[in-house]
Amino acid sequence: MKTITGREENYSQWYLDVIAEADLAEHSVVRGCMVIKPYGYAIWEKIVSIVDSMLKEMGVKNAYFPMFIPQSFLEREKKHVKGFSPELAVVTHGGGNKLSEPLVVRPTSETIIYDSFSKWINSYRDLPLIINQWANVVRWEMRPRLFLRTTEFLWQEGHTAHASLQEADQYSLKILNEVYKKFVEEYLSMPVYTGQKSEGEKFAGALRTYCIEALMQDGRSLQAGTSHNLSDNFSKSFNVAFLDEDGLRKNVFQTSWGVSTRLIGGLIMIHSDDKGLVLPPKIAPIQVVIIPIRPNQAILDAIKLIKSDLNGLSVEVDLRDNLNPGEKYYEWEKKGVPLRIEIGPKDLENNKVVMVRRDTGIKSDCAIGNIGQIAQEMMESIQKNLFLRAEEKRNLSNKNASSWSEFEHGIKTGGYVFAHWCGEEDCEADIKKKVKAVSRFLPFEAEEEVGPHTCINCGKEVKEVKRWAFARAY
RNA sequence: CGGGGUGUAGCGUAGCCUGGUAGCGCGCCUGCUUUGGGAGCAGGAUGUCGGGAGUUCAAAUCUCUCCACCCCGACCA
Repeated sequence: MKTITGREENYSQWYLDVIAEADLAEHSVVRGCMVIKPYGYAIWEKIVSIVDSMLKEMGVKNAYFPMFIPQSFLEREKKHVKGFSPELAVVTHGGGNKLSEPLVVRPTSETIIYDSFSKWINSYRDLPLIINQWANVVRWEMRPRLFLRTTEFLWQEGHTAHASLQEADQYSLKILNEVYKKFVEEYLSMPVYTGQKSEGEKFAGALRTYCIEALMQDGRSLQAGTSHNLSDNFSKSFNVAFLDEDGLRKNVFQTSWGVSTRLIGGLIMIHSDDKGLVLPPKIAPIQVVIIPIRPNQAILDAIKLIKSDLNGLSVEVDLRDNLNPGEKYYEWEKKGVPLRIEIGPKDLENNKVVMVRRDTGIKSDCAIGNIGQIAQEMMESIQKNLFLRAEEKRNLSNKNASSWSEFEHGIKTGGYVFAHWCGEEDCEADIKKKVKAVSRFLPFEAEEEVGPHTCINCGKEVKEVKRWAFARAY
């Protein structure tokens, strides 16, 4: 499986040591799947617990649905099945017998969840219905890429039903802004743009797809989360309807939204350096590592004291005696631990320790009595610095293009290129062929520019007053 | 599915052209010494050379065949 890179293309894949394994045996059946190692999984657990509590604050309820979906379910929504059929894993036998109808391993759960919704919803009093599930899904991709596009991946998928299209639209935007954008920026220190996908890039079966999109260090864009306004496309096919106040039977309007283990890939790619992972403190499974040098009883006692002073932070003390301090430094740097505290006999004499920040590598002395407070300040500072660093890097590579040559040059040098565009699928396919880039989103934040404008590629007149963002993508 | 490449110890590889006891580095195990940025010495374990068939006194090496994986394109959270 193709792996992902930190700062440089083809950089040695240190993160495989600590986070995941990519190639499983010689069984083609599991090609494209990954093993997430304990340290990598600890990062995922952090993501899960934070996102889950943010969703619950918004009134979302968790539930669970089967991983097997009757093939006929998918076929009920034409665009949906067309979008997903090339990447389905299908089960044809069970218990030694051929099944009367093949079962699809869920690539996403709209169909099987909405089958339940049709039974659960009768009245306008049952709305809105807001359900989330944490699950694994399977998409038989041709070119898997570690974390970014594995055959099996973990995610949450939220599904809602509303009485009106407007309410559904607002809800999908609310999830995008108040959960996804907020989580990714505040916890992963990953600056994102929010926007709307083009017709060619939207979810199969959606009216509109909204997204958060982040720029990685190699100048490629990563779709970090999506939220779809499904309108009544699925509710018509699955007969999800309610009796309204006015006594009329109406179809519900729906949304679905998800973030996946892809976030771990984004986290790795946006912050890592040549030494390894760099984790924002709020997501790091271990926030502080204490490395004693020539440990004696006095040092061990001091560490006990320091540890209690660091309450609230997750601290690891590395007491292994078969490794040199230098080896330990490299190992914890590779794991991205935000703060390292070194304490040896010379330090103890002076009643201080040495503190080393993972993000900048800067070393500083700290009096033993101040460690608790200084460490807290450093956590905040690292969290913020990582965000600002990534944001600055992204903004510096942003470009506007008003001619094809500017556009082409902009795409080749990496980062987002903002340009006026007709929005048509054929034109997008043409652009992709020429420069290997597609539209990423129509930014919510962008300025409106009074027209008329012409399409950057085909030259047609463009009604849209905002520029689309283009970039090479994962 | 099209184009290119590779399979030798847990990982990375040499040997293949020109057939003759399968080598090296990392890692692993044991012991001692080390410890302020990837430790040193000594000893040790680990191989159906991707599978099958053929040529030969003899095959990792030559021939045929099957298989697997990687890279580049069409798919995509």
